[in-house]
Amino acid sequence: MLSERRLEVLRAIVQDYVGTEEPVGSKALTERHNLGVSPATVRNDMAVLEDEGFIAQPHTSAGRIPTDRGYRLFVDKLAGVKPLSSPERRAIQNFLDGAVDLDDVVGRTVRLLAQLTRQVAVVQYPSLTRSTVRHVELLSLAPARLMLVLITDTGRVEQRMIDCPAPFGDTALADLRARLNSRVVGRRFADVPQLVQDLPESFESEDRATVSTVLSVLLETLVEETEERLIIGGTSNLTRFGHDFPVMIRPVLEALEEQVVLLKLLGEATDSGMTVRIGHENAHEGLNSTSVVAVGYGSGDEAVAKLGVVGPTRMDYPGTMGAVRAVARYVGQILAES
Amino acid sequence: MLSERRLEVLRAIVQDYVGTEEPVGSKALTERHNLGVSPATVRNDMAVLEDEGFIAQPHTSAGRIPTDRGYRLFVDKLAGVKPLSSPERRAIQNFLDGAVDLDDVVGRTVRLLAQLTRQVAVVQYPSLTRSTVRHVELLSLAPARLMLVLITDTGRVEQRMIDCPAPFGDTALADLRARLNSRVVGRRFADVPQLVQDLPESFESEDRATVSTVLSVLLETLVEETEERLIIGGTSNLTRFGHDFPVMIRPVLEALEEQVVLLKLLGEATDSGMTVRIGHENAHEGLNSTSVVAVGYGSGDEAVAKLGVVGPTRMDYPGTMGAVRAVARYVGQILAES
DNA sequence: GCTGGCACTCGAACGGACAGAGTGCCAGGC
DNA sequence: GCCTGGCACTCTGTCCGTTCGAGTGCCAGC
Repeated sequence: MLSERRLEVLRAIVQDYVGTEEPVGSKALTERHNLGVSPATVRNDMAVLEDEGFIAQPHTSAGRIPTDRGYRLFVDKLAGVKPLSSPERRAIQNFLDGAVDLDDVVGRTVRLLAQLTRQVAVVQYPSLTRSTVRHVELLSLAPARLMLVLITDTGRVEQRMIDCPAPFGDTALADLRARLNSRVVGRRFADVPQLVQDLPESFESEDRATVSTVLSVLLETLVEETEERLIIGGTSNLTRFGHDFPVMIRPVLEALEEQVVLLKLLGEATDSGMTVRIGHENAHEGLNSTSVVAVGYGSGDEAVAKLGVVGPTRMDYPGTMGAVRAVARYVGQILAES
Repeated sequence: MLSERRLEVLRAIVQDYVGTEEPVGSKALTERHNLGVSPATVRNDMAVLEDEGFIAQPHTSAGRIPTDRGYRLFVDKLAGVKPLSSPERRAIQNFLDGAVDLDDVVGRTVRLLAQLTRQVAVVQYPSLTRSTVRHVELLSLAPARLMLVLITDTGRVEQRMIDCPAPFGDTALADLRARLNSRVVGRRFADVPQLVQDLPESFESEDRATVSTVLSVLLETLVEETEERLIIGGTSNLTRFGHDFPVMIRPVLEALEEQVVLLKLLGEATDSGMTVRIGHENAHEGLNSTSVVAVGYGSGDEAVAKLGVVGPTRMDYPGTMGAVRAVARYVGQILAES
């Protein structure tokens, strides 16, 4: 185990490097931090830290920079989560309170997060599978053409066109609409399939095929939309990446364009609490030089989706974590209210 | 007026520069193009073209690069629109045909366009103001709480919550729904306000306030959503910007994040035909080193929205214009079918 | 176990020399 | 009048050697 002072040295290195973006040397360290020892001692400590893999030298006779492992230790043991200042909190609340619908909430959230952390923000739409049904609507657009509209408790709306195998009378339509709603409203999406299973049986034989079609489209919508949707923002913050940004930026932009990659990224985050993935801990290669800070949010006590930021491994972890946590909390409140 | 050969020289310069991304000199030009004259002659022509402002030298004794004005002349007079190859056309059709709903169409379009042009693609959602109403639905969520769902002919769905001033009976609701639909279905959004103006009068006095509320929310939705929505894709193609990309990329990313800027950008494009804005022709400063190729698309003969790409002024104009036009055409077809 | 001292290493910055690409201009030819 | 070959000139990019400074590792001494 590393001694107390060595950990202190590591913390100082991380802090300085995050601030200056330059390898930090022993002399500079003792000048800026009150370590109470001389540069030579710090050098010895650094040698140990390097042996253990927490810091590295870009080349001989340069200062040290933290490795992914170093950041990991820093995040786990040395750094707390920095709470936001109260003006910041107020600003968040004001900004989010102005939202008019779900799209707006998500849109504002992503902008807010990007601005607050000065990094790339990723916000996942509230998941359907964990949501409950607020309403199912069936509209007749043409004799054999229906539209299915699905409204969730988080305010999300999904719609699908349905081509019916046979014309479907208005009475039957009203009937189906009523029965469908009485069965599924207030229920979780995951429970819907078994709740509607026997519905076709109670209809006239001529309508059964149509009812089945409608149900299958409904179930399909649930499944398809489990491929969650998300939005990102603040990509211009990628230019803050540092001097080597031209080479790092391309794979990151590419990764950010693939929703699949991002969803996986957020998906990897544990359900409760905040997850920080540092550098190579990210499965996707393009993101090997980035860190991801993600957390779940939800209207109640349970998370319905996740949000987070992507930035250089050299980031202000306490501040970023604080911002992410605070934003998630407020978004949860907003969702609970609406 | 410039002689035929000088125009030919300009065309050659543009083509070479777009290909190599390096200033092109007189010798290289005569070697790669069959101009039928010697480098010395080309040099004289270049001097004239430079006087006229069509090309410029980054510094003495370097080759020439086209100016914005040079590209303008090239686009207007020297270049056609390059049609896509038939495999490309088939690929577009196949890719777009797989779309399941409007979101999917727009999403696929933006990816397709980005991939095809290897530039940043921008696609605007079909505008509400020019669309027609397919259906208006009113749902009762609670005694004094309604949900308004608006479905357009392009498949777009908007929903709003409505808090009623007084409880609203099911009969009145059905009545309002029926009357509303009989008046506005098939009509353009712009015409809706006057079509529903006198609706409250025909209701019982106790319901009038609620009806008015519903109508005002409906009209509000139309107005609010005139702030169009759009999505972008292919930002990783910005890395293709060239050697000076680190300095150019930030303002571009910033501009791309501001929907307002982008909407204005597309809005500036003329309604019919393709619009090309080159470098400083773009009002927004951050986009002074980019060109924008935009075109309207729609389900019928009239454009309901626009799409386009943003790339370096040094782009393959004929190819880009061809791709943009082709994609717009196919998207129009898809929308017309659905 | 800490400290000061010392030799060593390596990258960044600077400057001069050089090659190459490209130009402008001029005199001559069709 | 226009095109052409030739020539001198002017840049830039690059290579190379030097210097400077920051930072290290190690060692002997406290």
